[in-house]
Amino acid sequence: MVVADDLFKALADPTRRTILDELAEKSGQTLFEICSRLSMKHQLGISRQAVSQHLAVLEAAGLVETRREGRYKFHELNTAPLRQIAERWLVADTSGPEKSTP
Amino acid sequence: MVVADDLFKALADPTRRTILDELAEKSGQTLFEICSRLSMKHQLGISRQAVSQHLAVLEAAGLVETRREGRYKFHELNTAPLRQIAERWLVADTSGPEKSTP
DNA sequence: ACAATAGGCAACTGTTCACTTGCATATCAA
DNA sequence: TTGATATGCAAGTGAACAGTTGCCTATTGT
Repeated sequence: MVVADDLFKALADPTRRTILDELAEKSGQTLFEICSRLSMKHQLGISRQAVSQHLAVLEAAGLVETRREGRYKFHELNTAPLRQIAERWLVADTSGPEKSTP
Repeated sequence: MVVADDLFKALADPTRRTILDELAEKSGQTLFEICSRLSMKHQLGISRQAVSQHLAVLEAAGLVETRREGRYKFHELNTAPLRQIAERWLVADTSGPEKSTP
């Protein structure tokens, strides 16, 4: 399991979450394709290097997996790490706030 | 819906996640009770003010709700905002466990 | 009233983070 | 090979963030 810290830190940035949205919509995009979509669809004026760094963070968190083909590197979304978020707090939720006095 | 940015930023800090764990285990704790548990159970040498600021961030994200009684302020966990995380990216994914919540 | 308890506000500090800039590497087409 | 494409690495900058420190307000018990 990828460390929880990497996962939550990766999700903390809005640009990275938009990248995840893009990869959810179309899997297997290259770095340049993601750059294009961010600037076209989302009006994000951001450099290629910045996107590359974001993808590295997402990959370290296990949210993005890559495969290399020649000079192209394709990126795919992996939602598996997201499940531990729900499992951490939603399971123990008995939904009844109990009253306590110190 | 609480802005997604507040939610993910709130979850980005390990101390705040530990506070959520504590509130999941025992609901309705006061600031001082949370401080005690963080230092006792988790060996977190952290000031009361720091915990107070963390709680404010968690409350802004909708993850913690508070009620005041005299000089006490009780904190309760609210896991509802966490569901939008799953709903954002896990919707098209069929490989995981079914969600049983209505 | 007085002191102790529970919490709040604001300024300051050191660190982390996102982004840029510049250069380098690797693959492919002519 | 030459040039164009696609990506990688690393140092530097400005802003955001976590935590501390100091002081203040409100409530409660004696």
